Amino acid sequence: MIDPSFYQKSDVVSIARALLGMVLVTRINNLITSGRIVETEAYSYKERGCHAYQGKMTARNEVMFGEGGHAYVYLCYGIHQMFNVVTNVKGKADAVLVRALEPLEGMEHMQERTGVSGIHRITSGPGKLTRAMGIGREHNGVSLWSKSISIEPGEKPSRRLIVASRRIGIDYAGNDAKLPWRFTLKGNVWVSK
DNA sequence: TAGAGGATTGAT
DNA sequence: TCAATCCTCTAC
Repeated sequence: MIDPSFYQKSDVVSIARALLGMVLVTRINNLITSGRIVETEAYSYKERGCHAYQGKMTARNEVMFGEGGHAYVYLCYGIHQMFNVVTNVKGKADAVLVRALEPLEGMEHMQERTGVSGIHRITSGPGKLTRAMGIGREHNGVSLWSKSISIEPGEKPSRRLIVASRRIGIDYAGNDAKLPWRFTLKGNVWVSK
């Protein structure tokens, strides 16, 4: 497992970058699935793209205010569940959205859950990877070293393979939407389009 | 308590 | 480009 102190640092952007290459594992309904993280986005309570902007706590984002190393799962557009890694210390609501995975184990379970046969399309997007991995809002607040969901060390990508770009779908955030806080692996076919 | 809108996706 | 779909948040 990853040491909890990894998640509890204050620089959420560095954590978003460091999560690339690590492995997300779920053990749900006795089915094991895992995938290498290839795309992330950082969110900080200091900027407008974040649900906890200016430290505003609501029923939905409450777990973001807990200590780093827990899962923040919420429903978007009434249809899709999004999986985030809570970072920083208690009271500082930062999080990293996991946007795409490269499947490692349990590909057959992912296909069963999603009905998607196109292999490169199963986990290439935040709403799709949660469905493939069996993650739902019932996992909101669980720790990332629990039985059902965990993050394990992986093959660390070389620094020159990491590409920074603008985050997706947060035009309402004004200038903060321009922050280069989305990280992908260069040329990786599993990244969302 | 009503109304608007969203850290997306897939089809047109 | 557009609808699906429902929870969350804000304003009244």
